[in-house]
Amino acid sequence: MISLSNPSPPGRTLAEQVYGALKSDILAGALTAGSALLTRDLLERYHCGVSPLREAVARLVGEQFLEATSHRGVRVPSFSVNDVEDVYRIRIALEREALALAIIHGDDNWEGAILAAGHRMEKAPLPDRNEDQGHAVSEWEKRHRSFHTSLVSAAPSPRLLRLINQMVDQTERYRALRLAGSDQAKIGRDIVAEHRRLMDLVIARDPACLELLADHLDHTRQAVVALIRSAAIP
Amino acid sequence: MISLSNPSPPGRTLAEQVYGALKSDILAGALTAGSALLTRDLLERYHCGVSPLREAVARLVGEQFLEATSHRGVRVPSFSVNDVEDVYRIRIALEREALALAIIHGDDNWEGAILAAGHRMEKAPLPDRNEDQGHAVSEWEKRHRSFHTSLVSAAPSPRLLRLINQMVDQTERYRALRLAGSDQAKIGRDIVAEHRRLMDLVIARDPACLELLADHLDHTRQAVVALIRSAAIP
DNA sequence: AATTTTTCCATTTTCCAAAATATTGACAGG
DNA sequence: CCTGTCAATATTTTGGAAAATGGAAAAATT
Repeated sequence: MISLSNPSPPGRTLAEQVYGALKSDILAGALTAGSALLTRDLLERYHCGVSPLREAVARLVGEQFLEATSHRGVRVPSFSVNDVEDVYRIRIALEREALALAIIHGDDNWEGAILAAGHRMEKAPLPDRNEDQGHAVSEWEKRHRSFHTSLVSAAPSPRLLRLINQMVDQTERYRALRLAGSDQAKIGRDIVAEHRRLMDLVIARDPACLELLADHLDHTRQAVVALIRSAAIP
Repeated sequence: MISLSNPSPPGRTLAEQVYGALKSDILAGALTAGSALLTRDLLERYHCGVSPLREAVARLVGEQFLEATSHRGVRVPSFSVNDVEDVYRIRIALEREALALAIIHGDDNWEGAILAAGHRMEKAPLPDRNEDQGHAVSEWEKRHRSFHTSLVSAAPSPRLLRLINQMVDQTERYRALRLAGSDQAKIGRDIVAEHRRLMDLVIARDPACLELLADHLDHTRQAVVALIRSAAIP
């Protein structure tokens, strides 16, 4: 067993497996934000030698999922309002660009994929109460993410799509927070209607969809920021 | 001696030094694009053991300056028109966002830095003929880059600025090509006037500067694309 | 002759122990 | 009582040797 929060991320070399497992753990919040990671704990946790671990860590540093200081190990970046705003700002700029490309280049398959993803999202509704519905919420999040991915998937820009994915992953780190306060987050927003309208505009290739997407993401940003503030994260 | 095209990049650990040296060599084109890198050549070249090399490579993979395939080593990504367009697209979206933030948050120091950078750029003019003026061109490029950096430097978004830097580095790889054809690139463009106008609009906090910057970068993109096409790069 | 299987070799990947560097706590001097 | 120095300890970093892997040549089978 390699990962503690993911069954078994496929990857040929050990270093890749550890990379995947460590990344999952960071995104899932299994490694508390702001904490320093001791090498020997990680060695124990991922059951490997120093080389694969070090390689995995170095790669995550390159992708900003970890912060490194010479001779002082690595830390999981801590949460902050500024950081959330930073990430969402980038995400909005990039997704808008990608969506603009997608509505130019998208074909029938793309439209089909969007409809399918939208449908799957509506079929896994966000539970009204967030009591012990952790699984349901997580399923919804997964489908929600794949809906957004489908929107921009037709953009012929691998780098752009990769960067967007990276930013989405960054926001993923705040998921625990989002889940804790999903009730408030929904206040004043009809999520389903919002997405359906977005979907319609996109498929109609209406340029207004760019603004709508930007607004949609900005609302999410505001919700997350509000949550951090209320959760009193340093 | 660690680096082959850079004197001695400061860095505490060996891995960091190798990282810097390898990155420099990639950006400077010392490692031909598209070529596979043999581990033992790199070991020889950077005069270090496998561990620091491996770590440096892993980090560069995370930043997309190298492509890795399991058990088949790493390659320097090859040049392509699509890639240039991809990178510039991202760069434009991000720099526009950053400049918008900068003209909101910029203070007097920021304005001063822009004026200084603009002045330095004008004092190191691009030579008319690109005969053996390699050094002069490279000095101009350095100052040109620092001018553009100064424009967005006031944006309070570390992630955004880092990403922009990364994209500029990516375009840096095509520098050899740009130099080879700098004559053509200048045709029909008054670079000095273009930059001065940009500078004036930015300092006046005129929102029109966003469009101008985007156009400016787009022209550069077109010039680079034309060069690649004429250089018949696969 | 074509196709599959086997063997060998170059290369990457991994482990491990030694070296380098930070951090902690104690202790002497101001 | 505070401050700075020095040793002891903990942690990270590095080099080299061993293991694993993929690809290509050689052998064997159809």
